[in-house]
Amino acid sequence: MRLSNAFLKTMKEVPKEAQVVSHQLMFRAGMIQKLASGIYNYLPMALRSLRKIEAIIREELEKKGCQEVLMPIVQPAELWRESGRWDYYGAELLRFKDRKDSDFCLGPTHEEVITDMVRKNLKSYKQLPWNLYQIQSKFRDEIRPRFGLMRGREFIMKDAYSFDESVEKSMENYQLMYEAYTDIFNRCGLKFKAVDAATGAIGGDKSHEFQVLAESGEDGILSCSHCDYAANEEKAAVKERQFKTDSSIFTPLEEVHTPNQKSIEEVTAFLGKKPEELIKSLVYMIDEEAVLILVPGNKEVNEAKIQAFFNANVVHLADDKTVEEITGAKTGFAGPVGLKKQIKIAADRGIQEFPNMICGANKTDYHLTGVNFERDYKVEEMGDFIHALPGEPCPVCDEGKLEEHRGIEVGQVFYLGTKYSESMSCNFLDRNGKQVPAVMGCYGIGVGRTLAAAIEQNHDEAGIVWPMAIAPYEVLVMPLQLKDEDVVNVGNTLYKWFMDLGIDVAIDDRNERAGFKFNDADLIGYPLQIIIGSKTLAEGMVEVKIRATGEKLKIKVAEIQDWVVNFKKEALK
RNA sequence: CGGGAUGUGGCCCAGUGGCUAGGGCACCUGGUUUGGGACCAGGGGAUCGGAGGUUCGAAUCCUCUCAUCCCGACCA
Repeated sequence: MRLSNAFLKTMKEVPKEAQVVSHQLMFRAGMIQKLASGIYNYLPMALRSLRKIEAIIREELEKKGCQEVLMPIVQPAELWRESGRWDYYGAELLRFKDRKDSDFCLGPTHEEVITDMVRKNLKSYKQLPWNLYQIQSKFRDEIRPRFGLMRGREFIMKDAYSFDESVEKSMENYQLMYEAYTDIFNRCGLKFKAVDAATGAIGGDKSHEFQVLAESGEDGILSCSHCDYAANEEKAAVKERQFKTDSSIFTPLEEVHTPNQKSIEEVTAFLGKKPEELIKSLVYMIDEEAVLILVPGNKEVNEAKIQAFFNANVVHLADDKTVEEITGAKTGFAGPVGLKKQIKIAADRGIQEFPNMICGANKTDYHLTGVNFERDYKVEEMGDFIHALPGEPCPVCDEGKLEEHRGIEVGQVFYLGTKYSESMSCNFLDRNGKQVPAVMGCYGIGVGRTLAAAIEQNHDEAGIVWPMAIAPYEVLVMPLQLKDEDVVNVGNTLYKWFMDLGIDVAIDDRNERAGFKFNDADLIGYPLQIIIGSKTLAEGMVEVKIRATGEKLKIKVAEIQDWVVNFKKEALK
């Protein structure tokens, strides 16, 4: 590509709406342009990098036996009604009608379509395993798109879906994809961590996220300082402990007047107690069922854990009216003792730590003191319902503590089980001639987000520092003095040589001053700059600048091809 | 959806009731320059987000609306 004719405009200043470095640099380097909030045009430089990431993905997935398909973005509502998600996917699913008034949506993900596609073709276990993938645009009407390609509404995603005859076989597929993802992100030159993850609206019960470590990451990750445990903050487990109960120190249950003292802070201040001596009691709607959730007063409820524990589709706090109906008191005075309407009670294990706790009395303006587990109330479910925090002991080993990192989620693998195959009757005949649902997994990679994450991780003050594998161009040939015929000729010759060698090469043949070209080259981040100047050329040499290190070398013109080919080979190892 | 903020050439910004709306970057022409974002001269490009209102007069004041960004809630 000749820069003199490139569809490319670089910029010194950034629009103020670009807040993170990857967005700023992609904008300045002329890679993307915003069309609407969270919706971007990909210009040639960006597309070249995206295509390289896609090529790596295709290679690694084909190695694992995956097969590429392409499904439509526009999807009929009836499939979503069949899976049940039409009703609870929420506003993120962009819905619309066609001219015949039929409901459609833009695909935010493709479990429904793929399951439908597969069930029309799947008859026998002999056909399995299948792992089908596509690379395609998704649309999710995010409440708050942000950070350029990091969280767009329309974005390019690789999604894959596996179909197996058994849970064991599905786990094998899961493992293959885990390996493929590791290879893919390594090849893209990223530093990342695979962490335990929650499954959210996709469903299923086993999942790992691939998190690129970066300060600007939206996700919190907790990892052990000692062992290799790592999990998304919302999934990270709290270590199980043994609690001893000494009923001899139990004090009697007492009602105390706490007028207008609703929050944990208010009640602890009013009674002169510590937050951990309170039981935080919250009424949650878990799908259609109201459940009282108890956690220690100094901890935060973790809705993701509740959703997973109850295998629920939707979890949210009950509204004030429901709370009043159940407790018989205004909100802020709920507790496990003496509920007006008996509902299921589920408690975090941590509430057993202290005796003589305080909780709402289910009576407006009153709390109870001397509340003791088992003696005064029982719970149906006991589990881990709170957020783990940095500094807490590792849930797996006995040595380590949890440390916090920020991460950008570039990929996620899920074990789905039969959630979709059952609701959508994606069945086959097994070895015993019995009709059974396929066991599924699904696997996503945010392609654009991977690009953004690569920039977040690889840049300096001057601009992008591309890993060789995903650089839009590997080499930029820079003839500096366009009035010097030798310089121009050598520039054109090298440009042709590199193209013939299969190197991705561009030539800066613009009539600009040297400084301008250098700054532009550093901004765009070509891994290698081949600088051709009159003086060095007179010695039969050209200069090579290695973007990653800033190193400059003089190399004989006759040796430059071998040198570059070799450098590229080393960089891609 | 709650809180905060912003909309003035492609980008960054100035202009808070009064002449034809300014500057920098970018763009075009000519000249000088030419190894780390050059300089001089000339030039093109804006219905000041939109609609309505107040006023002799509105980018500026008022009302509504649209869009965008940040924090939160939410979300692969």
